[in-house]
Amino acid sequence: MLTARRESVLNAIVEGHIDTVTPVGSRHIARKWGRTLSPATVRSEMAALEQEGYITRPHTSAGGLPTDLGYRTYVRQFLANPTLGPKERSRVRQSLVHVSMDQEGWARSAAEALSRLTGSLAVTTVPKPSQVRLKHIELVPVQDLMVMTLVVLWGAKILRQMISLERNVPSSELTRVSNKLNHLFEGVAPSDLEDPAAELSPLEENVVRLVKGLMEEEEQRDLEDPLVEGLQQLFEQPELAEAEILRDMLEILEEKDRLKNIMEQVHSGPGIRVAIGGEVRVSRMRHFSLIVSEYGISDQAKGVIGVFGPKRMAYRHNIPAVNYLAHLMSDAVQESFPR
Amino acid sequence: MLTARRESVLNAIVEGHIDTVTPVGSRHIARKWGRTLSPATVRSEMAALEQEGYITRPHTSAGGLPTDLGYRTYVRQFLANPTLGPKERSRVRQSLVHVSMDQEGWARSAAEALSRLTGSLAVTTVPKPSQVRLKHIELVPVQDLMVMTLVVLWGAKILRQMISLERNVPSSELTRVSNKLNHLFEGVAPSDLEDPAAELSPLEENVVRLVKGLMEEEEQRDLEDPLVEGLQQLFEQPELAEAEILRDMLEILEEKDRLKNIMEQVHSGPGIRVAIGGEVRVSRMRHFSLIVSEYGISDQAKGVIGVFGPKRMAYRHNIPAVNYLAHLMSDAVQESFPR
DNA sequence: GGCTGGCACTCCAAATCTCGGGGTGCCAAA
DNA sequence: TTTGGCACCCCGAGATTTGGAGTGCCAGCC
Repeated sequence: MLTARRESVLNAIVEGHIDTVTPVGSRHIARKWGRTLSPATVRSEMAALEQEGYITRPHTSAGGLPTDLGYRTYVRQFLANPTLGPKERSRVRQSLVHVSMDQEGWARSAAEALSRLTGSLAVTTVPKPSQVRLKHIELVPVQDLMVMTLVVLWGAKILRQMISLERNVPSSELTRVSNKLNHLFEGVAPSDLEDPAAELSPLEENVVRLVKGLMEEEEQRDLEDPLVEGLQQLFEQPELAEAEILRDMLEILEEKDRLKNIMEQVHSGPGIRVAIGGEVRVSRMRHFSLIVSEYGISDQAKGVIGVFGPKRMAYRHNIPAVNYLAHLMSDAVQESFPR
Repeated sequence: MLTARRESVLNAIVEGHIDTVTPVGSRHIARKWGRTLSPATVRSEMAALEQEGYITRPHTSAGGLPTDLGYRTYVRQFLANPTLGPKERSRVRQSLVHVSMDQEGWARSAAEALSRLTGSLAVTTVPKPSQVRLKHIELVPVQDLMVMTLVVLWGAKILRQMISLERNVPSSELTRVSNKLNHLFEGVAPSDLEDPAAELSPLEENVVRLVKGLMEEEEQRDLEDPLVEGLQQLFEQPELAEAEILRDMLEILEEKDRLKNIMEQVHSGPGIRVAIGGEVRVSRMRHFSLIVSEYGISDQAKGVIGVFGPKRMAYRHNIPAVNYLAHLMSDAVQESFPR
């Protein structure tokens, strides 16, 4: 049973470990509290905490280290009301100058700000509209028999793909085709992309099929690919002296799909989420934590922003930071999407 | 003076070091040659090599390690006639299936092949046409007062930028504008992008100025941003157990600009180039080497492909590999650019 | 009953020491 | 010019020591 005092001991252990990296012993805790409790008492509480699975010890007669469960209960208290201090808020707002940027530049600058603010690695995805709708098709001749199909979707997302033709098609014909298709299909979802009423030439059919394929693919994807900012910062972390751990980290970050996969597992709906070490079923995450929050407007467009770092990260500070930036991003999405 | 025998000793030292990682001693060399020379003799040659700066010793009474100069003279012999074995050639050709890929997919698959072939990290840039010419402009309304300008250049490179308008412009007007501009300026270089004869509306002027800016920026750049493939492979290398060195590597690779900068320093013209450790004035490269070759057709389009790894890499094998892939890429460029 | 001081005991991490092997340099002889 | 021989160097891997931080438990005190 987690009494109030026992929980303070747990808090002290987690925070102690966060700033000393080493296991933390009963005496440290007692001293921090200025003699209100003796080490021996703390020790018995620690024994209980170990018993109940909140901490482990690297070996008999060593201080305590938080387990994933320990971190989890520690973190819980910050999830309730994550507000960032006012000076930090204004610092962030200042560094976020998105003059005439596209969404990517935007997401990137938010990630930069978050990374600076937390001294850790930040990760974002560009907001992705929940509806995949056609804005515009353009066929650009690139060389004989090769045409680039450009597809612009709602939200300014661009898809492209080469087509090779069997016969030479004059460029005037291509503009005619794209005009026609734009006219027919503007604003349409991929499922409505074939209109049996419309009479289509073989070339036109071809293009429509391609566009449909691309759009369906886009529809599958839940998030855009994540942008990563501030890798440097993590190198300072002492846990990464362990080559093993460093490698795990790089393997997570290198393969965008892996990272995205993890983010998708963690995020699942609005609000701020934390995944601590082994809580997510990916062995390489064992030593790391991820704080993420969805941002945007549901049914309109959403993305994700977060912080990635060693389990031993400054949750107390990082959770509000992520939360604040998620809100800023939501505001920005609000402004930029037609209501 | 580098006599023939002394050079063989140097070769043996370099290769010995490449596959044992440790300093190599006189006895090893003598044994490898099956008693044609005694260790003592080899030792005197080694003394000379050290004297002349081809090798160093980590401490008195230790084997020899090649210096940058040592590697350089070792490498020289492979630059003359770098041909890859026939089975490897066919293996590469098989793994290079670029069915209907765009240039990026292409460059990526070449990098993958190279990475697999060399068991090392491969880096490429997408071919960049030497002339920046306008292929097509498209204005896509994204929301009220926001328009995305899409610019397609020769070689299917796409640039884009948001414009914000002062007044609401109907989409028919936007198509009219883009049609007009395409008509006026198709195939034009950025310097010819203002035609005083043409009467342009303020909006049109605005767009032209933007496009010109983008194209000029594009013109400045010598290479496209490098793609990196096979980071994993490098982790096997024993030198990266050193946290220090690993970090240098990551800092080079993380910042695309840094890597690009190094590649630009090294490549400088057609043919295959090798930069060994400190030869390039970037301190983080101290422990690494880079083999690069330009590919493509000069005055038409060119890119760069190469291998990055620890100084202690298999030059004998990697140089021909890079060379072969550069040739394949050149062929591909040849085919794909209209003559 | 909960808290505390004290004591014996454990374990790790850093410092020191030892020792064997691989290596050199030099010399005298072939 | 090459070679065998010899004395010597130096690193790296264990083995050993030692000090400190920490625990568990117990008996006494509030």
